[in-house]
Amino acid sequence: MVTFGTTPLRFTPPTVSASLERISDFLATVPLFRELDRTAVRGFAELTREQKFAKGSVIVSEGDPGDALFVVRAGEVKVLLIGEDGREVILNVLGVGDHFGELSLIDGRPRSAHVVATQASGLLVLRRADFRRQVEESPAVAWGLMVELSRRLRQADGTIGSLVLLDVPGRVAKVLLEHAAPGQPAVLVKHITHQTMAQMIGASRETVSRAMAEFQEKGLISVARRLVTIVDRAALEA
Amino acid sequence: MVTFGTTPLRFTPPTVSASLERISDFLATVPLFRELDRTAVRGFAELTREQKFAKGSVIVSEGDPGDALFVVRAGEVKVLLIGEDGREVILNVLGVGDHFGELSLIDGRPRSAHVVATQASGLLVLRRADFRRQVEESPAVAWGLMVELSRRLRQADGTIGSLVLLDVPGRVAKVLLEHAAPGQPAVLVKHITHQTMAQMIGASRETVSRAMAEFQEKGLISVARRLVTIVDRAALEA
DNA sequence: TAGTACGTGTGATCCTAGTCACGGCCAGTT
DNA sequence: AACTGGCCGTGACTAGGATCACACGTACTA
Repeated sequence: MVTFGTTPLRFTPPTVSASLERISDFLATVPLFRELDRTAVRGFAELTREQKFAKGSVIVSEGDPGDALFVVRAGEVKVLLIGEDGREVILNVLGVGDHFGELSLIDGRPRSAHVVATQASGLLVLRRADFRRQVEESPAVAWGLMVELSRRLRQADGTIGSLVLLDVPGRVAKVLLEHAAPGQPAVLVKHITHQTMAQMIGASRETVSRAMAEFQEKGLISVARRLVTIVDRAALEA
Repeated sequence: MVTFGTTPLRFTPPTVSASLERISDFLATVPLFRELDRTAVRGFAELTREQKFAKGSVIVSEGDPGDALFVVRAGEVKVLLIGEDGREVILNVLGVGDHFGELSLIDGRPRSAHVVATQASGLLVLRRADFRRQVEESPAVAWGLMVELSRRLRQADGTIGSLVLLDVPGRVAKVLLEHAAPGQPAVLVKHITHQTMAQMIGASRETVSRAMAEFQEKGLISVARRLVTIVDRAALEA
């Protein structure tokens, strides 16, 4: 520990305050809280505690009563449903800055899906009572939350449309385009396994493999060392 | 017109005020506004104008800029997407008391789907500026809106799950159960054509027909004069 | 550098559900 | 009562994609 100058230091538990500062800084980057001023963000940061999850661990389970909102601070999680037969549908993959769990918090109903850590992750946890009070006190957060719910609803409706209207190659193309960096040729922002893609679009791993192979043959994409590059964006869209 | 007693009547434009009263009464029954007190509801009612749509007419089109919220006061509308090839997916069927169009109003993005009147309908229209102001002034409406968006998001995720995890008979069963009155035997609250069902679950009209025939053979449902009755709820769920 | 686990490529086969093609059945209309 | 248009039932055929089976590649880990 280091002390500066000659001013006597007031007592401030160093680790907590430092961590609070870090958390505030982090929360300020999350879209939900972006509109808030410094002190309001700090208000949320104070209500928060961090929790670690190992890769593969279950964070919430469908049907559980839920009274917490989670913000991903590090790592990655997947939101998924599991069918009678054990097959999984991945509704969403969330990374740093994303949040989940607000539905149960808003309507008080049980959790609508499972959430599992796909990597070792650190999550900020915010409990119900605190959350609702804070939301009602800051219309900016309320509006931000509505914007976020709207975004997800649009996305979900789009997914429904794809599932019904597109064949598997079409859905694969859509996922690729959604994960591509802007520009052309564009690289995928991160690697997605065929298995994961399959679970996102409701197809089998093999069929996804074949679709990808077909795209390569046609020169629409190229794959080098697991890294996918979009070569012909327009053709993929068709 | 009738006058009561001897008290001189203050001037109140009769038709407008009467209609405003009717609209307030109606809005008070809509979940979104249910939490509000009388005068707040009236505030919303004043911002409203009613618009009639003939059966089959298009109310909003996907991609349009949208700056209005609609509340169904009479009739019925369907929310749908249309694929490249003209095939339709029905995302939702809305009746009296339901509302739509809030997404564009919240996030300012284009309309996410088409909305078409399936019956002659009367809709209350609320324009953006008015709406946002009113929402920010009444946290109850903001919260109600979030609850409604949550409900839809759960529903949409459930639909995605069904599309991926269930076969066509399974999805047909799910729609039947969702539209059944409580109790057993239970009658469907309204008739849905096979064609409509097919578009709701992403299947062909013929396959829906066959699934329904199969359910009848197995004694799970019975159909008399187009009226469907759920005979064996438990079996239908499996 | 071998070992091991996970991801991928590809063929063969089967089956669910889409498509096409009709014929029959209500229900409202004139 | 005949007409007409919207629903519904069903057979025959086809195809997209699931499943099964297995070999190969790639990438950590010891």
